[in-house]
Amino acid sequence: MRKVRVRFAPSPTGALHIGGVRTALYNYLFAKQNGGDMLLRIEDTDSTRFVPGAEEYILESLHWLGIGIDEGLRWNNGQIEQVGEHGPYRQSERRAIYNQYVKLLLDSGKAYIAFDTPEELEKKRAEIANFQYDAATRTQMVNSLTLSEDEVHTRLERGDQFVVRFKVEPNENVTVHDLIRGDVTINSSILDDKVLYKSADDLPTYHLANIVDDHLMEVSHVIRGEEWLPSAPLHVLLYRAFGWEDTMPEFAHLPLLLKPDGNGKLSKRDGDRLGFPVFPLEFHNQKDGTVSSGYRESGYFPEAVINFLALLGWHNTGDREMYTMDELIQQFSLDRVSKSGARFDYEKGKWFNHQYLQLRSNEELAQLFMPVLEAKLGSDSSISPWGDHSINSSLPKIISLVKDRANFVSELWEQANFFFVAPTEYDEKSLKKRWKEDSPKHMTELLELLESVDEKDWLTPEGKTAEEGVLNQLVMPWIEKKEYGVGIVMNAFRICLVGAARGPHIWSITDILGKEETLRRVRKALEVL
RNA sequence: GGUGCUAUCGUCUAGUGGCCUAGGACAACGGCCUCUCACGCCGUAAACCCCGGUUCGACUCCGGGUAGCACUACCA
Repeated sequence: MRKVRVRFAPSPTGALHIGGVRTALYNYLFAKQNGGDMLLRIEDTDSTRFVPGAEEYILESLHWLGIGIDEGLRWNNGQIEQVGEHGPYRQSERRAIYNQYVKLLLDSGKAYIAFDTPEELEKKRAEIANFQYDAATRTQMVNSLTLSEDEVHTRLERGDQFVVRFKVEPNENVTVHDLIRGDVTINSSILDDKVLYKSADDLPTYHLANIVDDHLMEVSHVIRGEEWLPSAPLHVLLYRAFGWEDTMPEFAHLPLLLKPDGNGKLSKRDGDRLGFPVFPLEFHNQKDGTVSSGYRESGYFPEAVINFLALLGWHNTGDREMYTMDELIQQFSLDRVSKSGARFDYEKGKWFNHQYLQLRSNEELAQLFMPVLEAKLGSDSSISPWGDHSINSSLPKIISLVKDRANFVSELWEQANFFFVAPTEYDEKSLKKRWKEDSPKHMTELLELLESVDEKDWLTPEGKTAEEGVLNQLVMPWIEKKEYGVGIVMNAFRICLVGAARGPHIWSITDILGKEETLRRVRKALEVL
């Protein structure tokens, strides 16, 4: 059994699509589970589609997600580093290698040179329905099969542009064994004579580069998207043409990620249209100037993205849904990958983030929340606007009160803003429902009552519940005695402190605000309302 | 059009011939908890694409339809 070596081989044509992330993840899980290597190779054989910054973006994304690279290109402290013995790992830097193998195919008659220009081919396709450059048509085209040797030489000498095409022998059944789908057989006649090399940029196409690199890099398993399944037989033919069939990698073609609604595969436009990111990180496209949102900037935890993506196309036996990366590495298996495409369900993604947010400690969330707070309150947000105690010390407490209602760190602000900023206006719906005719009277009396509480008795004592605190012990009997109704009084009180009918338990709020600020807010409400 | 792949609740899926009156999760809806909003808990609604065949017995196996998806470039 040879060593497991898999590769993720993205094209630097833009941001790394979330489907690509999943492909990378499955490769990584498979490699790690089998004690193998995960390689990263950049497939930049289309010079016209190259987008500056895309390579850095891809590597940084994988790093953020915790998808480690053993060999090839990887992110290291903001720098790209190259590791491994099989480099270079950028296809544009491997020209000499490909040229050598193109020549091999040419010399053995398994490929030929074609001079047809793109324009001529386009014309041909327009004229003849379903035109395909293959065994049936290549004899009518301009290539080294139809031209004399001298003519070919002349053309090459004078620098005519050409391509090298793979000579596909017709009417042969080719079977690809797929680890997910089983045997897939096609007839070679439906294949066209694929372009393997283009002289215009002295670069191979995907098909040739992919086979040569996977062979040279000793890749044992090719795990890639389903869109490659139709060309897999061609790849098998190429391995045969090179005489590499005995070390040919095993194939596994992953189901596609589909649009949340409608038909077709998930695209960047769906994210824009439906309001969710389709890229791991925010991407500033230097080529067209567009900016695309990312999961990281939207407040996702990498482990949530990983867990969510892992389950989009793979599912263990049983009902479990929460997995750490290490657990995924242990549990993952290709034969439990679904065969059918998975619709992308953004709501489920949010749920995963909610789960992981609950798992984080209050202290850690406080750290993560600080930048949000500073953005809202200004840089001196380490001092609370109303008092003498620092936000830093009460922040974990505040977070513990509101985190179960947040999906993202950024949502903590919506849930907890009233702790930091006294209400200046009061929610109309809440007022209508909860601010009664008698409320001003109730609040005036409550104010008196609370003023009588000694500052040192204000806070709920350590280890006691809010119900056992001095405030509750004082207020509840008072309400009962006056027969005002707990709901009536408490909701009005809540509106004074929060500005709306929402938020955590009222005595938790008074604990954080302290006596002075609590009373100030009640007085303010009495003035305004 | 051609070729290939696929097909269980709205969505992700469990299910590998009897454990299925089809299980879980997201979303939806209802209830409980409760000073509010959430969370949580409990519950409701919701699916085996169709037609044949094999079998004592099919969601599961086979065939044929149908539908969806992918590919069909000097893009990957």
